[in-house]
Amino acid sequence: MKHSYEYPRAALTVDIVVFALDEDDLQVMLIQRDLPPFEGQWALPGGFVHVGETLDEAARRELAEETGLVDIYLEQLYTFGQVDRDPRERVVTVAYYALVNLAGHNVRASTDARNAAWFPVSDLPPLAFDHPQILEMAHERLRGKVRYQPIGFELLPERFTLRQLQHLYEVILDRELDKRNFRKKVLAMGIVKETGEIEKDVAHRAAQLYRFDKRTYDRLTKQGFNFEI
Amino acid sequence: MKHSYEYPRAALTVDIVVFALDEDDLQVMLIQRDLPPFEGQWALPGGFVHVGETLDEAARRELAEETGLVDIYLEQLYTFGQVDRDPRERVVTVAYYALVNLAGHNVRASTDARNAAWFPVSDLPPLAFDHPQILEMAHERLRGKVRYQPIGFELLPERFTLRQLQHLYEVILDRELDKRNFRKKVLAMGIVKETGEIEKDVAHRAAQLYRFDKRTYDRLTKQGFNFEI
DNA sequence: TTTAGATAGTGTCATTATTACACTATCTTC
DNA sequence: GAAGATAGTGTAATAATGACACTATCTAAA
Repeated sequence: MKHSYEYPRAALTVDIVVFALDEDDLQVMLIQRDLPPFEGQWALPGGFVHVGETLDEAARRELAEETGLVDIYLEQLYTFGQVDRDPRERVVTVAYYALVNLAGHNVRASTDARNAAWFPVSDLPPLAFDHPQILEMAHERLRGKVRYQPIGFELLPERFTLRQLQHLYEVILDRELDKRNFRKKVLAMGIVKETGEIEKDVAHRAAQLYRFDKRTYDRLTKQGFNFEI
Repeated sequence: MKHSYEYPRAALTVDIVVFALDEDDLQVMLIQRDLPPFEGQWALPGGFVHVGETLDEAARRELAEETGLVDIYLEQLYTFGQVDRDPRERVVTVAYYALVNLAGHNVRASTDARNAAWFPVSDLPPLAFDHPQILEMAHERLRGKVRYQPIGFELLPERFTLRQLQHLYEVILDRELDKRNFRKKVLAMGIVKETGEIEKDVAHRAAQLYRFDKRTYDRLTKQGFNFEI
């Protein structure tokens, strides 16, 4: 108890909504709390912001500590400041969302005696604090943003089939897309390139593998091109 | 010096970018600082978040205290947490932006010995702290959002001409729009209604006055309608 | 009172984008 | 070699966008 201030101060935390995609669902990573309040309940990964680090740094540090995830897509979402959102004291949290491809990262299932697990967004357990609200806003932001920014690729491996890409949009936007129109549109944009490789170990005709070409995307964007699915 | 904590804590503030529209320009309200640091320089209105109020409440309170503006459109923008953004100590600020119609509100020119004034966004004075960055992000957000949400109406009086509405979009989007296509599009949406009244005291043929019909907008939105200019 | 100046208000056509829709090809497994 | 699964492809109707110019009405100044 050594740090004193003239006026009371809120504690400042970060919380991160980590999205990933499996065969069927959009998934979110949750952590089982090992301390009160809400002991034993599931919650978003997160923790206190240190006084010497930026908010982004705090989010990345907590993510690494609690889930082992590093170098992933991370973006600030919204800051939640309801007065009673934490029963102990005033805590303001800066929420982030992150996108990760399941194949490319080793996610620690458990760290610091905490239990981490993926849940489909359509079937979540009860969550601590105002985390349902945070998660809902993150989901909405993802749905909105994925159509206008090429962030969906963050949820796929570096090389992916057009079927995987279409599936991603179908899951996130929650509607079916026409295969021919989708392929026409994506290829016409010119920002995914064939790698020359094909799928392996599938029980059907193997598809071409594509990659997102960020250089071309950046060049076109400078010329006024607007990504849209 | 009575409030003590185990770990050092950042101070938490709100800052607000208030936009308004005059004949020619998008304007921003700034306040001349009367205390160090940056004494005498212009800055965004804002101040410390009290421990018993939400972030939105803090933003509205500061806005009322410093500019006299009440009951205006206000939305959270982003939270800025660079470690050295305030030379005194660690200060994290939750930035908001607000939209106001100049005709409908009395803006105090001066309060608390502070000097408040409007500046065109295209010709700003040097600003304190990281306020240039905050203002830039607010401007970008406004440009992006105005096309997909009917927030532009917040910058106009309740009754407005289609010319005023078009002018608003031309100023914010910084490009000319075709008069006939603009009117066609806006009227086809069905969310602005004729009031039956016409402009007064103009040195030319008087235009119809319209109003934004929020009820119709809400109804259409529920049915899947998407506003877009 | 006439005229100049300013803005209101209106429709069409060409171009582009979107949508709906079905079959053959290729590979694996049984 | 047949069944099952997904890859990969084109066209035509419909809808949305964008370019474009004139007459009408009002005020103010000559």
